[in-house]
Amino acid sequence: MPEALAKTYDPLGTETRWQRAWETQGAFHADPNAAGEPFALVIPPPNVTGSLHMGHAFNTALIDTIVRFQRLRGKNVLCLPGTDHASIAVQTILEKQLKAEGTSKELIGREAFLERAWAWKAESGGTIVSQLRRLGYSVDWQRQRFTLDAGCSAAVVEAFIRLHDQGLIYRGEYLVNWCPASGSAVSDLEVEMKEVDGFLWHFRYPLSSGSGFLEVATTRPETLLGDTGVAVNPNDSRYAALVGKTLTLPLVGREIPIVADEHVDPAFGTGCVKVTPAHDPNDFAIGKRHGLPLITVIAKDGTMNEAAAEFAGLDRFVARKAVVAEMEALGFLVKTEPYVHNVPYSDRGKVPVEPLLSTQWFIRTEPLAANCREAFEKVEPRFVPERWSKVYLDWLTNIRDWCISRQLWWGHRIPAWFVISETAGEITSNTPYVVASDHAEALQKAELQFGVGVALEQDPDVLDTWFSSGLWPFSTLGWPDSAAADLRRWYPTSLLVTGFDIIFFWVARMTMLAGAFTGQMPFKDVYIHGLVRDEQNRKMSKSAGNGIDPLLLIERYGADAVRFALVREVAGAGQDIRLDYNRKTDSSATVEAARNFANKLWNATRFALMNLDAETPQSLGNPDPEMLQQADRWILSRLARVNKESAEKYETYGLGEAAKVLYEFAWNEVCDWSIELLKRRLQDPAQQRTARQVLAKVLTELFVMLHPLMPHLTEELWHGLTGFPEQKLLALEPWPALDLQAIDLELEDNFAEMIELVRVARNLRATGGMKPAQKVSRLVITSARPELLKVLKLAIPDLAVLIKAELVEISTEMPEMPRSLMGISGTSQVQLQLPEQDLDALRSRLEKDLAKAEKDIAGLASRLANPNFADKAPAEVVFECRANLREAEAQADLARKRLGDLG
RNA sequence: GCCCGGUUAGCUCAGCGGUAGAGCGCCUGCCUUACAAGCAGGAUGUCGUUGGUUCGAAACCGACACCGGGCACCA
Repeated sequence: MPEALAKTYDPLGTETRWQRAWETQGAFHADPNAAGEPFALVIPPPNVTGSLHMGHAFNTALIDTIVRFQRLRGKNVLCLPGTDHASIAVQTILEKQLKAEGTSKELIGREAFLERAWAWKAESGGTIVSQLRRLGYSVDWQRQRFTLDAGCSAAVVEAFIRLHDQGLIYRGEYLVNWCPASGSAVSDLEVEMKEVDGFLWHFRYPLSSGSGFLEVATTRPETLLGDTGVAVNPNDSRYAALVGKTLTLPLVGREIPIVADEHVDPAFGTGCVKVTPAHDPNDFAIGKRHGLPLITVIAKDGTMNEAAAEFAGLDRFVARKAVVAEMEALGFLVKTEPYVHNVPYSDRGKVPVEPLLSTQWFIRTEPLAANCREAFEKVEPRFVPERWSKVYLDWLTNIRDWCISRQLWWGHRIPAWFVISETAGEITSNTPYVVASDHAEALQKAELQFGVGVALEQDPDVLDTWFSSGLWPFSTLGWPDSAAADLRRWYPTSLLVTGFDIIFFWVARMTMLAGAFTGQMPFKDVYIHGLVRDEQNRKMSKSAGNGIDPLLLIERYGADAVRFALVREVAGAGQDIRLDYNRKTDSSATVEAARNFANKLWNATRFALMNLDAETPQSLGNPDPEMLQQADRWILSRLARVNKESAEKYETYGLGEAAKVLYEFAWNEVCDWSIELLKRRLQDPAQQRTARQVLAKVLTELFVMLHPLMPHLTEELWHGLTGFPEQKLLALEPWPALDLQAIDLELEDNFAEMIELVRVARNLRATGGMKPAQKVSRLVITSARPELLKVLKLAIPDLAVLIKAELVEISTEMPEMPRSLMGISGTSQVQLQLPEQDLDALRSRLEKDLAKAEKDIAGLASRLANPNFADKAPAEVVFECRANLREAEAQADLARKRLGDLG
């Protein structure tokens, strides 16, 4: 903390200074041999191409808050960072670059391409990591991992081999989601259905017998060329006689059978469906049931292939128009109707996916999902909020096999070698292969099986990035080496924190693979959070152009303010959060409020330093219980309760509530009341020491409790107060001991009432038109409650200051002060003598009180008038209601009497 | 079609059975020696609609409406 204290907190220098201190000291480097209960969390690895967006900032803020809390609680914490290699995204960027240079990956070759990829990763791959540092992430940077690093890659190979040996990975020719833009298969999850305005074309297919036509409808006329049948519902009497007959496919001339299949809805359209098994998943199923041939007419680049005859070479969408035109010309087009339907799009490529027959590698997911479902019965992992567990379970229950091969170069190359000597040097869907960890081992295996002299070629494809991400919680801890120290100490991990949007992509894949390889669920808890939305409730994303750059906000308000704002917004369970942002002024009211809070704490500390006179919390020590004043006992009671409450909230992922509890305590109790009440005593030599001790204790402990939310600021202020060297870190301090003895709920109640009375008195001053500096000549508070009277009497000197009164009296009897202002709070009355009399103010005040009292009386009386209420409501509720009614009546009487006195 | 959320003050959201809360914004007055990024005071709501349960509903149950999301998908 600088010597000359600025009036406002400047976060920028402070934050980077502490980030450097934490890192150079290796403060968050985890030691498997250290003491403490283990607490481990692996961060969701951001995409290596990425740069920080609000989603990352949000996820980071939540994780770091929890992790720092657990560290303060004495856990042996491992928080492990890293990035993933993002096959498709990176490859897309690189291919774009190559294209701009007039070349291509094929021209430069695989080796050169990968060199470029690594060079590119080295250059831009660190961006997001440095941005995460700027948030103050307390991760173990020494353990930073990358999905393509040696350890993770070895884990991938091992995982593939084991799954394959267990028969859980297979290779085969199936209809897959083909993305023509990236030239690769993608998984079901990478396909997004989009509503599209299209057409439904009705065509006539002539019966081979020449005795008429069947009418079919399609949204994809170009697939007509690959039709191998037409299906009708078996119970559809209209077509029953035709089943088994054949049609002559227009444009192609192929004879195709009419088959009966349950899938067909007789009520939709004409009840006849053209079947293109090689280009539609439903048709594929129908074709399989009826033994229809598969004819592929679209190539991998999205153009029509040679089987499309005259249409060969045309793009599939150009061919669509050409087919329609041709059909129309030949008189086969019945009609064209506008039609809104869902089209599968590739998430990455942003183009319609082409269902394509292709030989790929798959994971047989059902046995893996079964493990997860079994664990689910035992609430492993536990989802917070619980409702997401249903989403997770539903997916695992209706799971489909996972296509894991990608026709890309950047990624984990599939550890399978084809014995090409067995298939004339070609790789076909029937080429035998061996799975091995390297070429030498593959050769050994192959020679054993096929004899010496075999020719091998490794599968050119790579694995889905999520395959390696799925191993993340254990591959990063040393798996498959089961003796690895990190794995033994920290696996299974304690917690996963991620967004609901990747429950299937990532969470479920991790649980499936962990179940298979470690026999355990990879984490005990899964804390699912929402997405960050903009002020119009749109999901923030780069492509939508509505993202807010967290770094801009950090520069403007500080990382702590951004973190605090994000966490504070998250009180609702797993709900999306909305972050306001004014694009014109580049400002956010939410973050600004958090920045103001930081400044408030800064100034409270400034005040303390001005009054501690070079003393520190350590030199002052704990206050002598005998010396404590009631205001001290009050704030220490509050401190103890906030200690308990905030810890409970942090512990149960109620982070937004923890933030609110601490915010309100710090601002509304410590700053507004405790510090105000300490001011007088800090000047009084007899009470100074105790006052200093209380102030130092409250602030020091508050900073520890707030540290998970605002790590830099609290580190700075804590050092400012304690004077500890930079080598001693708040981040590694223990959470303050909970002093249950300090809790005094009765005092808290009475104190709260006293505060309320001060408010009433101040309100009277204001309604009486008093100037801020003017003093009240006489203030009388009357109450019938002895405990409250005791508290008030002890507080007379404070009340005089807080209300600016010359004379304060506390009494059980109401004195005659007919021309005074009177206010009521609970069972107490406040009377205040103004220096000058303002009868109008007096009257309007009394009228207001009377109206309020009468309203209360009406409500309470009607409740009590209901005989069922007294019978059925709990006794204490009825009792309270009666007491309130009596009070309200007394108040009304009093107000009426006073009004009468005024005339 | 199936499944989840949400609907409370101008805005963002707490509250989840005992007579409506916070922050921001707004109004009034204050540069009161920690803080104008502040202090003091104030105004503001048929708690989406509609039935029901209950002595009592913003809260529990049922319908409906609207907003958001996920899954599946019929050519």
